[in-house]
Amino acid sequence: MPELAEVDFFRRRWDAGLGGVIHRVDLHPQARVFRGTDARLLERTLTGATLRESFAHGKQMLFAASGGGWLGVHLAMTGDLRVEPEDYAAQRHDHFVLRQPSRALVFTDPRMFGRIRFDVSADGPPEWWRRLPPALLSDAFTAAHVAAFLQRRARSPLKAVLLDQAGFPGVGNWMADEILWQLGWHPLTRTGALSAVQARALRSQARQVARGALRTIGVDWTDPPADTWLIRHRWAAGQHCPRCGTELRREEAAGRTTCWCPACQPADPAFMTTASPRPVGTGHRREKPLA
DNA sequence: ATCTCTGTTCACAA
DNA sequence: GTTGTGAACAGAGA
Repeated sequence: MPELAEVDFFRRRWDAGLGGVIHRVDLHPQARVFRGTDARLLERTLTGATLRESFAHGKQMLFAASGGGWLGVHLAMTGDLRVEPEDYAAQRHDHFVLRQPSRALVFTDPRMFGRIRFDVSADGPPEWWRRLPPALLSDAFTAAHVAAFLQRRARSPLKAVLLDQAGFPGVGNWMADEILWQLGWHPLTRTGALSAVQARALRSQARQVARGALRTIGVDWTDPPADTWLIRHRWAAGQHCPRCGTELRREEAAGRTTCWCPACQPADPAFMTTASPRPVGTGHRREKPLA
């Protein structure tokens, strides 16, 4: 479900539990969402601890607890954080519940693509958190940093590069489409074709989309303005560009469903990658295995 | 029954 | 080393 702004919205939900003691932790250590994590240590350490602080960085979240516990949460595609009453009974896809005297903090993820991490450290956030690349709205997300990343991915299409969490942490499928639509650039433009000026424009537009999303979705889940943003129009086939009225295209690019306006984002053959978009929803059927 | 999906990671090919 | 592809993960909803 979530990208940068949605992640921040979910983080704020759990902020209801900051300053509160955790008197019980409900989890199944074998659940896939705990892969690579010592769930027993998590359970032991957080029971009786107080939730102190929360952080979001791109699609990653980190919750700090008393006693040196650092709880990492990644929601992937279908993860969700909720707050429920203290007597809430966990449902089928609730994999992790932090019980406090007056509420239950619930992690839900039907497909279990998401992941819970846990570290104990008195010296600040765990290594994996400190190694995260510069956040879009941080001072470290400089033009030079972006230029270097774009150079490294010069042969890839812009869509793929925007989805790369090592360069644009927090940007997901809809944000990538939004950034490209607002710039008027085709998703399959070769990244190496950008001029220095265009590279700065890309950085600036990515930051603007992040800021706008955080102001709306990140605060109360409302959509950004539908007449100047693509997001409201990109989900289904047959929608029209809010800028020019042309029917939007929806095809697979860089392995993901991609929506763009063929009029506002024309393909310039001189600057395209060789990859060609594939139609979505027209029955690409897998070969049936030989019985 | 069939296909889609706001994500990531791996193996493999070029 | 980089890039593209497809599969895998696993379920709900159209």
